[in-house]
Amino acid sequence: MRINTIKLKDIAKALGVSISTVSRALKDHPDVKPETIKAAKQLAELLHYKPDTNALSLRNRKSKIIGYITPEISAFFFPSVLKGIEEITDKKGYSVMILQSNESYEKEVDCTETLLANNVDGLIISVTKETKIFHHFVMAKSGGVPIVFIDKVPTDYIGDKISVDGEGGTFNAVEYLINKGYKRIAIGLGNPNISISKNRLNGYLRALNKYNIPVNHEYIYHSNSIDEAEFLTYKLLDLPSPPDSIFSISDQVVAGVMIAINKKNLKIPEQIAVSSFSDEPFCNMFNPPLTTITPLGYELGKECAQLLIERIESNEANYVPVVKKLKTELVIRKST
Amino acid sequence: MRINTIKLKDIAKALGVSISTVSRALKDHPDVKPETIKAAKQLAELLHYKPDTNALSLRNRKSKIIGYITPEISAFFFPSVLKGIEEITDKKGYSVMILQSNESYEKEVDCTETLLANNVDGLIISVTKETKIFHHFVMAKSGGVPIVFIDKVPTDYIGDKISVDGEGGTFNAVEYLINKGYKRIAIGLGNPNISISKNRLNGYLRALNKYNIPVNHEYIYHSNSIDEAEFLTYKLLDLPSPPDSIFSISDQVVAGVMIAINKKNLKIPEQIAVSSFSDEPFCNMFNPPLTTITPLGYELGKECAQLLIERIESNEANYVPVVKKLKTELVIRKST
DNA sequence: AACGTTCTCACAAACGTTTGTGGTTAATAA
DNA sequence: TTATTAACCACAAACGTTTGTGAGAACGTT
Repeated sequence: MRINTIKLKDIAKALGVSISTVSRALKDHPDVKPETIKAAKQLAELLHYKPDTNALSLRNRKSKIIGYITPEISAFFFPSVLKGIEEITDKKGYSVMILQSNESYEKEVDCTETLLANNVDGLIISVTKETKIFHHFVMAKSGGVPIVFIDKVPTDYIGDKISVDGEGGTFNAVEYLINKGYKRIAIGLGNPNISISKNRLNGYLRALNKYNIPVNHEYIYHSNSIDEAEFLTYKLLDLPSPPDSIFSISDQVVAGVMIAINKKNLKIPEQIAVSSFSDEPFCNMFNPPLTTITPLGYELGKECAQLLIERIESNEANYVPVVKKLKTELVIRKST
Repeated sequence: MRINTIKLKDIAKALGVSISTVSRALKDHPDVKPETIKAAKQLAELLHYKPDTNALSLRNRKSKIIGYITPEISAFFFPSVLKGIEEITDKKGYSVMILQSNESYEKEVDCTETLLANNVDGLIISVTKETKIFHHFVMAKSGGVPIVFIDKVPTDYIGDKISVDGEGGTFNAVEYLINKGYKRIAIGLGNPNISISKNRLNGYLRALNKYNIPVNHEYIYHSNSIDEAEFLTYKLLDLPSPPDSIFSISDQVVAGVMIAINKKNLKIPEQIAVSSFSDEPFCNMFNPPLTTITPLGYELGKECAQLLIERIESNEANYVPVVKKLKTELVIRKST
């Protein structure tokens, strides 16, 4: 196994010097004769020498690996976030290890421990809906492994958090619908306990409140899967006074909403308006294209990775946490 | 850094035995007294001991990490493939490291070297469009690191390859369109040089041939991005004799096609039929839902991971390569 | 009483690095 | 000539494991 990867020893033998000299040569150490340096570098280049990262990791106590724990590898938000992360980590010479918590607290703890055992230098985490105890985060942090929370950030834990300003974004979108003349605005949310849902609900309520529109609790619904969202949308549309517009906040939810509306053969936006807190490019693909809030997954991923690497590379343990909410923009398309 | 993770040494000290004894105790080695075994295990459990994977990796020459190189982290096929991979690797105790080659040959070589330096136990690779030289694969393989190619598999390199039966799938879909009465069937392909495009083109041609429908080369087009597909679709629709149906084979392409059709306000399937080699769940979300070929990303990911782990764990270097094309199924929806 | 077993454990080497320390050679200074 | 210094390098330890080897105790066997 791994027979013929080339090692410092090989270069040393070829050059007739010791391993340590080669090691120093490759780092331009002044103790090494210029010719030796040149020879070592040439040979290393020629043989495609790359230091064994495990050995480095053992020795230096840093792995150049970043762990990323996500509740789910989904087709929606996740890829753009990952792409953003990868872009930065690649540039800075880090690799990413992705683990899925499947929305389970236990699994999240387990993933954290696995990544710590892998000596990751830092963690990017989207927490599960269940996460209420933060012992695993404390462990990581006190072990010198910084964490940046992304998107689904824990409310009751102090730390670096980068998420999307769901409250403001929702407010803007709902306000826009109101100004367009829509009055019966439904909102489809995810799990009611997580901060994302709460924030967006607040934005929704604030907008209604500003324009003195009474809140109809039948218009507020929660779902965690495409199927559930589809089912609830049917119920919504069958109401005696159905909504004239639906604002659905998660990609999962909007998928279900669209399926239901399509099956019912309703015209958008004449019979019902749809808008979403959703991801490019698929919002563009609908007929008509959906009005959405700018997708921020990519930005989010980039910012997180950037911040995390800063945390890793400045060895300060007691930093002031960054809590940032990326501002969204409303992209108006034909669906409203 | 990584100050307080717990090590064999800590357990050994607490128990007043040597490190090696603890190591053996945790593996139920017969040389260790049952009480010592029990005590060691209890303490390990209590302290959440997990062996340092870097040390393990150094010592055992296996890392329990699988490298996955993809040309692009896209919102389409990629997430389902990854999900399939993760499901298997998680079950078998492996972690996944994902690197993006950005469709660049050089980057692919670089990714391969990086992963090898990380001592990955195996590789899952979707090759770039540029990949014509396979030295990096030979290196990996001769270093004892098995590779399973997925989806975009290299034609001229012998090895394990798992992909989708694009030829058969396309044939079935085109045949279905023909039987539905469509005569002017356009096909949107990706890069003409890669095997995926070639296979699917063959399926298309075979179907036309079977029903004696002449081939119109204006109906065959290639694109590599959503934007390009959109642009080419406009051109297609503006033809003197535009197609009455479009079969677009990649998710990227269908996205562009849909955008163009929507902007032109064409009715599906009355004015034009659309079908796709595409991924759940977004095909369901369109109005009307798209007829597609079953999405196989998830299956593909699972099969690959499974095969790769078999390769890793049976230490045979000279195995007979598996070349497998997953059969597709046509899912008929309202778009055709 | 001497010896062989068996049980239980400790020691040491190795995986591939980095880096502190110390040694050899040659050149320079006294 | 001898001492000092610089230049160049090798040795060894350490990171956390696993595992071959061998050692000491306890026991039974002759």
